[in-house]
Amino acid sequence: MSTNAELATIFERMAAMLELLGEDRFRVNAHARAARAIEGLSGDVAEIAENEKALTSIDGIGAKTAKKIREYVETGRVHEHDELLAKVPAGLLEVLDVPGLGPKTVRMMWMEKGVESIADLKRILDDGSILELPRMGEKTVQNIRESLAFAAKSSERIRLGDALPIAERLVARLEKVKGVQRVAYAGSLRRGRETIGDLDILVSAKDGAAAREAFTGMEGVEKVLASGEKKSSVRLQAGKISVQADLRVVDDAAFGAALMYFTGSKEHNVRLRERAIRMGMTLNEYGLFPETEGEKPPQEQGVKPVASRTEEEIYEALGMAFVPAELREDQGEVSDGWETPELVEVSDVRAELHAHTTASDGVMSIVELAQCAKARGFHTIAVTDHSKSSVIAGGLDEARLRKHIEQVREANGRVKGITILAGSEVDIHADGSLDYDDELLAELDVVVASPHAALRQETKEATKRLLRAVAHPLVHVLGHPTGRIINRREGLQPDMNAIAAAAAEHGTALEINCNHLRLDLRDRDVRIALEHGALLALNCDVHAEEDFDELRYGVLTGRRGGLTPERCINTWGAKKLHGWLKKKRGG
DNA sequence: GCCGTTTTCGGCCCGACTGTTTTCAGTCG
Ligand SMILES: Nc1nc2c(ncn2[C@H]2C[C@H](O)[C@@H](COP(=O)(O)OP(=O)(O)OP(=O)(O)O)O2)c(=O)[nH]1
Ligand SMILES: [Mg+2]
Ligand SMILES: [Mg+2]
Ligand SMILES: [Zn+2]
Repeated sequence: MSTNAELATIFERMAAMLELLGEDRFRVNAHARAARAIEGLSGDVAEIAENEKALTSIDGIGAKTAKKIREYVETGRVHEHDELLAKVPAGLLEVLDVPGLGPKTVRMMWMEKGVESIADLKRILDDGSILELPRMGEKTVQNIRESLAFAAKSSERIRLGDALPIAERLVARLEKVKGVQRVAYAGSLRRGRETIGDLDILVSAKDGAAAREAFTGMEGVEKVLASGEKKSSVRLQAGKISVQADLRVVDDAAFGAALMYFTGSKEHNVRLRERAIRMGMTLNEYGLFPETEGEKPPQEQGVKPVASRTEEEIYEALGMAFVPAELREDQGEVSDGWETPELVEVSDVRAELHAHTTASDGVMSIVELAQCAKARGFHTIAVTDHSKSSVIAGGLDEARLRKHIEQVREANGRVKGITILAGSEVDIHADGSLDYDDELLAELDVVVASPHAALRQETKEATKRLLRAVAHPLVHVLGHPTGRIINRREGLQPDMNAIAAAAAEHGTALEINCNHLRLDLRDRDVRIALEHGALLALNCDVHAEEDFDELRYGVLTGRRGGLTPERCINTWGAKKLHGWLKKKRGG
């Protein structure tokens, strides 16, 4: 784990433990915010900590937190964290993770019943002594039982690529309900996070009850977790995937405000609401309102909102530039002077530079592949089958590759309206050397170099390995740089700042592999790459026709990292792209 | 613990649903 991740975890845990000790909730929040701030840094916190002012200039990090960070960098410990660990039983944090159990209840169980772990919780459930606690009745006990049983089964976040199609089906379903006006998915899904915790769906309707009934009665609903006039939650089974879905129902006039609220992130919302307060207004999911007297919230006082119909109006009324959903992560976008970047879009992409054919592990011929790419309006498709050491994937030895190159040239002559490039996805060996010699690589129009094996290397080794590939004069693109598989394999954890700097120096593009299992580079690494001035490649790693549709996941990832079309080689026109490729061929 | 379009002290986002309560605390979004 990186120092950043370690420190973020420490502050996160400190927040939880302070909460269990009954500490002031604003102090608790401050620790949680510090954790987020550290987590969001693109640079190494240990390096930043060398500069006295640099740490405290980060929003959410003050003098006290900075001191703790420096203590950790110097000694490997945060003594206040150690002190908390001595006070709060480790197992209690797991009890806090049980849905429905919050800090107040868990603290009560701990103090009154000596609960220090999930096992202890089960004990007081079984012997009935849990009922002796205040505000604890039969229903609550039953809910805790069910939460425990369900949490044991699964609590993993769902991959974006698995969640988005399910959400789209839900949206289509709800759009058909009578009285429903507009439907949109929101939450982390709309922000394009690589994994999502639940499906958040917003509906505007003349008849809210109909929307609610349709939602809770939908096919696949296993359990209705809550259902009121304005929001409902269910647990859904969709194929093998079990996921929570939240529905929010609002008046159509408040759709923009509600979409803004429900898209989040939570931290972005809080920053916006604080900004509204400073400007003498109130922001909630019903709109941006002028300051009002009275106890009741403005929407219940019949106060006319300053803005509520669209997100654009609300950002404008807050004196801000519009923030694309992917950037609503409280990473500085709510500050004065922030400007909307022109982020890359799916329709900008006009070339695929990473695709396999039946020569290795693809299912299409060269011509079929080219026709698919052409149908998508691409001007260029690169055929990049696997290299010889990728045995399971049917990698090509030198002789087969030479023949394959000839076949690509021949197909390129035959298929009009698209350029078919001869390439390879050449394996990067554990030591950073490539799977073909330079003479052969020089014959290829495009070389994507990717790691496939030895993905558990230490950071130092992994960095050295990838740096060697990036600096190779014949390599155009570093493919799926870490080799991670979301929720399954961590992959390499190289020093991304070093890789990005080298990529910029050598004019090598870093791939965002769009496959939803990979999304590699990930969002944060895209940002690091751009900060160093590197180019990015949005590649679908096509094996079959439907893989072209993975593009949107990569685009979302790129957008989260701030990717603009200029920095993404797949958006360039044919001439510019081909010229760039030839620069590494002495042209 | 952090921070400043009115503040270097005194605020800190705001609302829906549930279960247990007899008026609202707790949890979650
Ligand atoms: N203002 C405000 N909005 C919140 C709060 N919690 C959640 N929201 C909003 C923003 C979230 O993006 C949105 C959906 O909540 P979720 O818990 O589903 O979070 P989100 O989808 O961002 O992440 P997830 O992947 O589901 O864990 O609701 C909160 O405490 N305050
Ligand atoms: Mg969500
Ligand atoms: Mg949710
Ligand atoms: Zn590939």
